Amino acid sequence: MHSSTTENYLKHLLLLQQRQEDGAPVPTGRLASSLEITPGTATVMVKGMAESGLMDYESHSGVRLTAVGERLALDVLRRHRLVELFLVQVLGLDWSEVHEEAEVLEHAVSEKVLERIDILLGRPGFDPHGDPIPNAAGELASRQLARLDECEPGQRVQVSQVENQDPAFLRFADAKGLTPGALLTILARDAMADAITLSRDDSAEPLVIGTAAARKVRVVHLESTPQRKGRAAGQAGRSKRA
Amino acid sequence: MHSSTTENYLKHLLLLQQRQEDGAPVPTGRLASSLEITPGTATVMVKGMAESGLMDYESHSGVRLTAVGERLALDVLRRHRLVELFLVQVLGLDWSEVHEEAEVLEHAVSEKVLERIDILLGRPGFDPHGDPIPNAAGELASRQLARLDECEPGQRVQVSQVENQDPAFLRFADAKGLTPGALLTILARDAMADAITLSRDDSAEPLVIGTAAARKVRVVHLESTPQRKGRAAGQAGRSKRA
DNA sequence: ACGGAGATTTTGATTAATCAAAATACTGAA
DNA sequence: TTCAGTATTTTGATTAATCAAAATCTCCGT
Repeated sequence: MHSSTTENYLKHLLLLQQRQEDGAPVPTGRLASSLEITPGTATVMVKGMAESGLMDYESHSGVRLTAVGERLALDVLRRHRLVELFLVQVLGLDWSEVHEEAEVLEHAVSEKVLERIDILLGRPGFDPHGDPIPNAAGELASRQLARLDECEPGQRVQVSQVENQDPAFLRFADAKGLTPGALLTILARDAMADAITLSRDDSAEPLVIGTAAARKVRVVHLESTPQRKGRAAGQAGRSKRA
Repeated sequence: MHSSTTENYLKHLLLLQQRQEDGAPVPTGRLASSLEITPGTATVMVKGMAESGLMDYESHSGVRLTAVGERLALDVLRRHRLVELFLVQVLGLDWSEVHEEAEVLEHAVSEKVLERIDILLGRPGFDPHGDPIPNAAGELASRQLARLDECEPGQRVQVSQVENQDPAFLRFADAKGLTPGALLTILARDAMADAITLSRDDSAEPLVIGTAAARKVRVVHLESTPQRKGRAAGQAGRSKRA
């Protein structure tokens, strides 16, 4: 029905819209660079998809998903994120490599297969990076997340999301224990050094990371009493490969 | 590297070659109808793939895989059949529906993911329909199989393969218990009625099926002593959906 | 209000895969 | 051997997706 090309346009536009937060239309140029194609191509394709009712497009102003387009985009996103979690949980791939795999598989898994995966995983709410997985109706859970680089010394937080598909960064985060579910205490923040110091509940070693890296880590605030507890509700666990 | 189109050409040609048995080249028209495309398209594509060293092509005579092409075709076949088995064993899909799914997924699963699936399934030798799965080196197990329609009354056989991707037929076979692993005794063969009568070890009901249907079922002969035993060695079991 | 700078759109070409239909080549029967 | 019938190949067109580069628009700063 829809080519993987159009699915990619829909998915990228959805992600860009979510990032923007304000309901402003996305310039075709942004979409083009997100898809790594030339601006002219994006314009042409967008006009076609607007014709088909998937997007609203206003020349020189930008593009926005219609209700229909957004629904389809959420389907693609659901496929992508469920597949990512499946690859980690069931096939034991490393979370740093599943994004690439899912980029391809998201266009190949049928509704039927996806439903089986969804059941097998227990209808999870979040993918291995902590991104919310749209349910079959296209709804996604939303959470109040803070950026790790903005946390104050003394605060206790739990890692909820790591925003970055770069495998090298994900391997780094994994090595440092900065994966969804990890419990941290902020020890210090040094604006001059552009760094933040924190300790992991399950490690004696304090950890120092730069602000730029910390910015990619999203957390939820906990009551400051350090107490051992299970994973946050709804949080899809990250199981390290066997 | 290779488009799913070229992968399909390779796979279909391999299957046609295997069916032919003699090493004769496959006419482009046969390939075309197997791929459900027009003959002209097949000719054009085949010439291109011959250019790339994947096939040997002689005008008006036919086409044959080169060693390189055959290796690639075996890879595709391996992906297809491993995925089929995975869908049945792990995700619990019905064997009548996995062929269609695998037609798409075979072009999307990476070597890495495939290796995980292979390990998870225990490096199986046969797919849910009893077709052999090439191993990572491209080798496939071969067996001496007889056609059920040619078995003699009194013989005891075990179903090894059901040759037909038609979902309706597969559902029929499943309903009648004619799935790989099933143990049967041939009761009678009636040329006039064009039918064969047999009994399943695990069922009291004798079963009568037409020759055309029986032809699609491949079996191995057993010592005629009816004895309870496990699945044949190397035979991938068919687990019904939960 | 004007003029650039930078973004956006348009245009013309390209590639892969396909079809339809015309042209051509085999093959077997008389 | 010849020719008719069938299979194959060739040719010209089409569609989806893309790029490069030329044309055009917008908007900001003076």
